[in-house]
Amino acid sequence: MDVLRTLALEGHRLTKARKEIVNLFQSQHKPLSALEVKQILTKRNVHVNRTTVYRELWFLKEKGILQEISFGEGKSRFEIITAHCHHHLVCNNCGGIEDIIVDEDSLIQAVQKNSQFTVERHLIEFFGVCANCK
Amino acid sequence: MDVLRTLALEGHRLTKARKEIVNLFQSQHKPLSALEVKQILTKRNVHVNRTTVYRELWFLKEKGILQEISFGEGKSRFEIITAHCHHHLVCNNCGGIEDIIVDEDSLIQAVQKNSQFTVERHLIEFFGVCANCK
DNA sequence: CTAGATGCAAAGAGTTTGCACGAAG
DNA sequence: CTTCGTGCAAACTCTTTGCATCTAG
Repeated sequence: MDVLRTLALEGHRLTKARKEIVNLFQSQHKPLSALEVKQILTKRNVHVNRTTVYRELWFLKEKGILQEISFGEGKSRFEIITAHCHHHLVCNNCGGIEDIIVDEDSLIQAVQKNSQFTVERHLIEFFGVCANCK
Repeated sequence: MDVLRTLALEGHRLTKARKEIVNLFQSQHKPLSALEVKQILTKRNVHVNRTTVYRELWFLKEKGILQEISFGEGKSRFEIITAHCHHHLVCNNCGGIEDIIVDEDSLIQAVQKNSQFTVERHLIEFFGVCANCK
């Protein structure tokens, strides 16, 4: 379904910032930080306030459209939620990011079995050198 | 071997801050943020500057005594490096942290096989509800 | 119109840097 | 003594909040 249409039907306004940010994440399946979002929009001559970007990312996360992830850089990244849960390979050299599907279910099952712990959320990311940079 | 003795033999000074911080991480096998380290020391009447804590954590990391980890909170945590690589179960309710050994080698092998990517570092952490809080 | 969204300024965490002073060896 | 480590102040990044203003519907 169309994300923007759905939001409109729920009574949310389709402002310039909202439309541009949703478009950005839909066209570029890559985890972006708040300030990266702002920079990309600025390059496209869309001038949106820092605060607005943060609020919009929070809004889209609440709506289940974006998810927040972390590469341990001291800042949050966001990406559009896709049907299948995936993780990332981050190249230490060029900064490129590849998606990867990981069989994490068996891993989580094992963790829960060994620990009496109910896992609700997890963080799995890999850092190294990509094929191009080798 | 004794960490402090080793550092001394390498020509590093055994200052109050250094001794207290090494002791703290040796007695408490738990990931701590820089400011948590400072708070604990203050409670013990050891007054160390914020900057000194950051510099000491960086130093101990460079020395291979501590490792930096992230729970995606927007800040770094540090813990003493133990013989076996482990990960954590962080309770969303009580904030408690349990160590867990994960069979990540097979996971990393699979990732590398599927991607032409050489994995150098990874981030694997779990969040949920611990046995006590259930 | 009017609630929802925005911009601006300020503030708050976490972290780093430069520089002069202090203390371990 | 001399070099390594410390404290302090300032600055920097990322993020949040309050409030007045604007605008999509």
